[in-house]
Amino acid sequence: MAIPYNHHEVESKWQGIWDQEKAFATSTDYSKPKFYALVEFPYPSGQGLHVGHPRPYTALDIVARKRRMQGYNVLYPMGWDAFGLPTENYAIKNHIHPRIVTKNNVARFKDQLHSLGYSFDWDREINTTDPEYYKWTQWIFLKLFKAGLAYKTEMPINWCTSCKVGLANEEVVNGVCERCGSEVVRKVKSQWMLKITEYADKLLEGLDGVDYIEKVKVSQKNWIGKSTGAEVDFQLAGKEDKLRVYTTRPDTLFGATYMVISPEHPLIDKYQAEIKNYADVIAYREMAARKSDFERTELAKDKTGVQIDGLSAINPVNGKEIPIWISDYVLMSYGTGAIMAVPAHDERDWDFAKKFGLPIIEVVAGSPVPVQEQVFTDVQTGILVNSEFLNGLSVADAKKKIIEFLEEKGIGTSKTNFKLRDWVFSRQRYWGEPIPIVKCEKCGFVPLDESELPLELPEVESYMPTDNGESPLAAMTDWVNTTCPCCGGPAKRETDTMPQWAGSSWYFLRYTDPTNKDALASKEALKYWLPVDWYNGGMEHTTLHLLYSRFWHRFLYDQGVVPTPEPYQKRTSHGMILGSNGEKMSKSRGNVVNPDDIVQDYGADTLRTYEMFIGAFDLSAAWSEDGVKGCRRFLERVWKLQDILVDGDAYSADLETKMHQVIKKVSLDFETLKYNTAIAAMMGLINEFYKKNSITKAEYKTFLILLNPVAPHITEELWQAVGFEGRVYQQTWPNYDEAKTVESTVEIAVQINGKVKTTIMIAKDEAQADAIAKAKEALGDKLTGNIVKEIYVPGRLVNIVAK
RNA sequence: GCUGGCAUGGCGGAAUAGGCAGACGCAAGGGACUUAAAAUCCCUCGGUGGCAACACCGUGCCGGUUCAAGUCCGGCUGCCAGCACCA
Repeated sequence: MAIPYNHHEVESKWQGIWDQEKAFATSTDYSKPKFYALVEFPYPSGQGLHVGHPRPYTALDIVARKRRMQGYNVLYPMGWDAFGLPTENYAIKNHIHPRIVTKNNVARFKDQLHSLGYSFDWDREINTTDPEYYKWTQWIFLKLFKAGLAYKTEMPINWCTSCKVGLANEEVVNGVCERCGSEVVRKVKSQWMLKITEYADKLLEGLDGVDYIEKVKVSQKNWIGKSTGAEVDFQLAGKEDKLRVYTTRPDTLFGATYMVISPEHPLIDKYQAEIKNYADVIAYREMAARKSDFERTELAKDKTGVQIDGLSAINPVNGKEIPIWISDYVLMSYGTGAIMAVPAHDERDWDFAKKFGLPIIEVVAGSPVPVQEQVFTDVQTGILVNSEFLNGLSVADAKKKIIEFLEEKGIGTSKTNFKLRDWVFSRQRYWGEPIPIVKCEKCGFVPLDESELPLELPEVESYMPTDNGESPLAAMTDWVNTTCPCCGGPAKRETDTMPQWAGSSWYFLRYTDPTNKDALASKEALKYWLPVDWYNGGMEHTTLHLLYSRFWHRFLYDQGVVPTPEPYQKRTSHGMILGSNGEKMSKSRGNVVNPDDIVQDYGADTLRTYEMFIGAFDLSAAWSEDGVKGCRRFLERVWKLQDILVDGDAYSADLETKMHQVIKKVSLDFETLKYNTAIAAMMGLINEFYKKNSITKAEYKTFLILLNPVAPHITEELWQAVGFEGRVYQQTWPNYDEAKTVESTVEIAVQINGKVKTTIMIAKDEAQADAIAKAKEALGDKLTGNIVKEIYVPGRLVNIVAK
């Protein structure tokens, strides 16, 4: 009898051996086929590892381990995305330097990850807060600046009242701060911006060539929000100026019965003298400005507005004079900040027209309900009416024709717009990468010379952000006052720092060559390793990190720094692990599970197996301690296989088919995120061994190799315990023979009129006539009536249709 | 509202390409072992009826295609995620 399974001993023993043997070191032999597996590096928070972390890490660890056994040179790295607000807030509260906090948290995280037996190459560990790392983050920023893609501008930003920091649009969720949930208000500040909008088209097109799960592609497309339409100029009645609008429905131009400009539109100030109800208009503008984002989005349904008395516009195609309104349903930040309203064929315009009694003119026919009663927005079936030269055309044809017309007359032009906004890149915080720019009275914004990098964070007395919106660095006059790299005169350093997304926008490049002093990575390393073959991460990063890093990568490609236009060939996403009550784990709900406890009580192999068996990888799953026990039970049964081991260099005859089937299933399922069914197949196989009460050495070897990526410690121990040579991680992944995955004799269903009546055993390739004859014989006197049809699907069934 | 996805036992979930629905695991019930419990092992486990052989029903709802539908088509309902006054 085997000694009892002691996971403490087994796991610490093998973790030590792997470290000592450098079992998972990445080779720098670039002649071998490569595989780059990547998981999102964690933010080392004070709470330590969450049970959610091991789900993606184990999934790609499985793929990485399997690929190594298949002969690939695998890069599976890990590092720390360590700049960020929680660390800084903790530092403020406890008066400890963020560097110390980070160091402690990283040490804890690393211990925890180590205890889970991941095959990360720890020699390539990186940390975004290491000056040798952020030197290159700053270097990329300088490249962006020199390329005209980084600029500083006064603009209203999203200001979190609690964090006292500006946020990117992507960080504002339902009008509140993504991180702390506090109210977000608009505040005008001078901010560094990155022109991600210049890359909107490239980021959109790039999606065509990569293998991302559909929902990620869809989310990115929505976020980029490309729309095509036209800009059209409306002459202001009796004035010099024209009012330019953007529309996606230029075909409905004849139906424009009024116009709307956004409350911030400059036209209002310009014509202050002519606007008879100027006071009312200004009052409306101020009311709109006071609305928070929350009010503007959540309470959006009810339309409000004021007609501008004294200004009107001329519809350029029919010469009709139409009124101009001001309303906050038109945004200054999109298009031209002004629209032509076609209430018959736009839902918002329809609501507005109904509320204020404005005329509704049908220009696209085909609505089952009169447009006075219901808006008609269908662009597939509608036919143009009341539109002179467009009458009778489809919407698509009318769009083409009207744009030709507008361009010919010089009153309009086709135009593409994006929802994507430029990226607010400034944070008024200490614990981030300093922006390597100085401001000189004479020369303006001047980049530091590359030789000055890294520009290190100075030591400060206080990390407290200030209420006036200045970074804590602003108080460091010694550091702030410097000389201009350009003219040598007095200059001031930029005191804002970069957002957390900076360091994570290029970290996968650094892993390929993590200690390079001369470049962010060598050309050879980048050429060999890129693109990342498989990147897994959370859905919450789809419009943040994933989009930002694609932007930076594409920029670096255009600069000739990296060899591929896209960073990631394949992107998958894991579901969340919820508490046992099906709710998100949180301290306040009291449903948090600590992975350390599971490793202590059941072992890392059990935790890994459980998290892979819990359900479909991309769906959220509720934690179940009973489920953990079930997986532990499975590993106990694996452990006891050594008691029924018998000699035999081949698979036993009655299990040969099963063995080949399971090798095939596990091999395929590991590649397609179906870890739960791969494990189920191995459970099924082990049940077969126990039914027979024996397992041959050949079967044992194959089984341990198949299970090894999931449960690496126990399989190594069992391999060694029975005296096999070498290590499991050094073995070759087993092959299966397709021909041997099918039994020569199979049980097939025998149906009458599609209902199963009995089953028979026949050869897998039995001839049709013989199969049907055998089926009829098995049915005997159950078969009554006239046979209308006989269907035989080899290996599946016989169906007799009788009346 | 728009976009994408999902809906299967008491529970988590299987089911290639239209071909025996419920693999695998959990929970539950029964039994063996034990002074006893735990652990372990064996059996049962979608519903209804039946001593049983077996019959009928059953994959959110309504309809369709087919010899055959969880799977395909049309129409709903509910849930999840993302976006949301983007003209």
